[in-house]
Amino acid sequence: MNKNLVDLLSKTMQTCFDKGIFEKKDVPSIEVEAPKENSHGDYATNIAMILASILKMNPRTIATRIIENIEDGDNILEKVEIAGPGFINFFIKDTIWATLLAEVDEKDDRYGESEIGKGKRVQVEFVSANPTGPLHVGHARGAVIGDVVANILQASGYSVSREYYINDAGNQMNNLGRSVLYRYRQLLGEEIDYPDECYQGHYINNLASEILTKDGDRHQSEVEEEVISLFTDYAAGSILEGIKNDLEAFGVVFDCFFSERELYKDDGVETLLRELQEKQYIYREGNTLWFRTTDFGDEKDRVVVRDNGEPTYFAADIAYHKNKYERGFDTVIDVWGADHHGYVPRMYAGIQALGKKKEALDVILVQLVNLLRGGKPIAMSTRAGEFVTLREVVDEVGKDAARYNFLLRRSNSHLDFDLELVKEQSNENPVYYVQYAHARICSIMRTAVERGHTIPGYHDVNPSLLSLPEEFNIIKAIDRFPELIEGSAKAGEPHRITFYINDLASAFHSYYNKNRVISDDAELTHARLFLVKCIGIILRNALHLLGVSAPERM
RNA sequence: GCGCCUGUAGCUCAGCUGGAUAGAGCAACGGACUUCUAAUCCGUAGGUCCUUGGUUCGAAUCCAAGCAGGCGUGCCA
Repeated sequence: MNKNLVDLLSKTMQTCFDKGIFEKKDVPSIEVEAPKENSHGDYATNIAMILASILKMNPRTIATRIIENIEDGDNILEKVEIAGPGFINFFIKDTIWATLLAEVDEKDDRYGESEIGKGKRVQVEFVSANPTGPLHVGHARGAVIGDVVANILQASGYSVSREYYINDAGNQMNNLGRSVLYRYRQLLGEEIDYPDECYQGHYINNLASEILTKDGDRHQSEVEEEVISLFTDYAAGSILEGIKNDLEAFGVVFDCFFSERELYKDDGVETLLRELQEKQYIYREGNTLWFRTTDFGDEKDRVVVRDNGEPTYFAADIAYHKNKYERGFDTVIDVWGADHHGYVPRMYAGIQALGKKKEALDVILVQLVNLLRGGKPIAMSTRAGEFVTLREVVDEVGKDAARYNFLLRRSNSHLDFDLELVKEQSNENPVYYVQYAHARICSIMRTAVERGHTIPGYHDVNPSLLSLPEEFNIIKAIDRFPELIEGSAKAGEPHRITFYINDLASAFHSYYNKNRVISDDAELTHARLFLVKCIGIILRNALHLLGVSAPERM
């Protein structure tokens, strides 16, 4: 409906220009929104006030001219009013509302999808945790946000690829292998002073004993420098396997795992450095190579090759992003922990040096999670190996509750995640509120069928029987769903969906308590069954986008 | 020191990119189950949108300064 009105208004503006009522000027994009106040109509636009300064006319005069020239061909408008400083308020005919549901019925599980992406290729890179230990809760929020952003983009007509970048080339990997090796030797009875900088978690011991079972004691006598890579490879592979399993249990599946090592194997970093040098973004100080990121607004230049000749992580990361674009992605989205925010300007510098526009990269920063139990913070230390793993959380609270609760806030804001609350199956837990609405709708459908009704489609009902104000409001909300998904896709903000379905579920619960869906009046029953069915479709589609199940019974 | 983020009801947070009288959940109080699922609903109460200026028809939203909290500020990843 919103779009219809925008179209109507742009045609009207055209008419006004053609007739010479307004001097021809560039018109800013017309926006129509639903006012909070019912007396302000069903929809309103501020276009007259925007045009006031451009056309140098009184906004109320502009509004009057616009209204005079509206051609309501489809006959949807009850009345149009000018209010306040120059708002144009639209009142839609009551009979129009129910007709909007035809589209929901027709598109069914595809309702909410759009083509705004026009098939553009987008890559969403997220999680990308080092394979030096299992995923913990801190990774979980980024995992869900990345996954859902990808879902939303896919529904909006983008061609989406989900990618996990494996940092398996750095110093830390060597450290991992060493850690396992020392534990292995300890298991064989050697006295070893286990270094502080080695990984402390118990999973290291497990990996060590796995190797012991597999290979016996034959690595004990081998030279550390020679055998360490074997331990590294085994540990990284095994940990990565675990990470994949944990993610899958969390409902997150990647299209691609990209290894940093591959980048070096293909000389990706070398090639990149040459390119930057040719483009004169590099200067040398002794053995150190600096990238002049300040050319692109970074606050200081950054080292890409260290004094010892080794490229920095940053260099590899630019090469990695170059590789992404070479694989044909138009836009690349990076989901990072907010503690990496200082990294953002230099990454933008990196891609701009490659000749990409800033718009080709979008960084979504995810704030850290405050893990609580019963209101008390849970202390975590990755170094000391004391942390709550993603797997533990999913096992304890369930996939649905875990995911939903991570989507309850804007990514940018801090999130308290209280295991007791998230686990609780009560009104404190929003996920069940929404799921319950869906289950309830399914229950109504079952009862209706038991009583001999068939579940109606749009053409089986008399739309004019949906005439209550709360029914209009529900339809209005349903009608807004596709726009909501579009907005959510453009902004990369999945939380909008959780807020929306919470409102819709609330409207439904309220409606349910006030009105009977199934009654003696067969025609009315069918109309309401149809409305309720449409609500169910929205809830199901939305939950699906969030990767949360829509149960038929609870 | 510098940079980024945050500051909205007692608590946790929305606020659709500048719109009309700022919203929701929780907590508090009072009500509704012989009816299609009470994991629900209805009602009451709750505000210096951190402060001060600026931009304009109009600011929680934009700009500047300040205050408070978080994070960052490696030739670590």
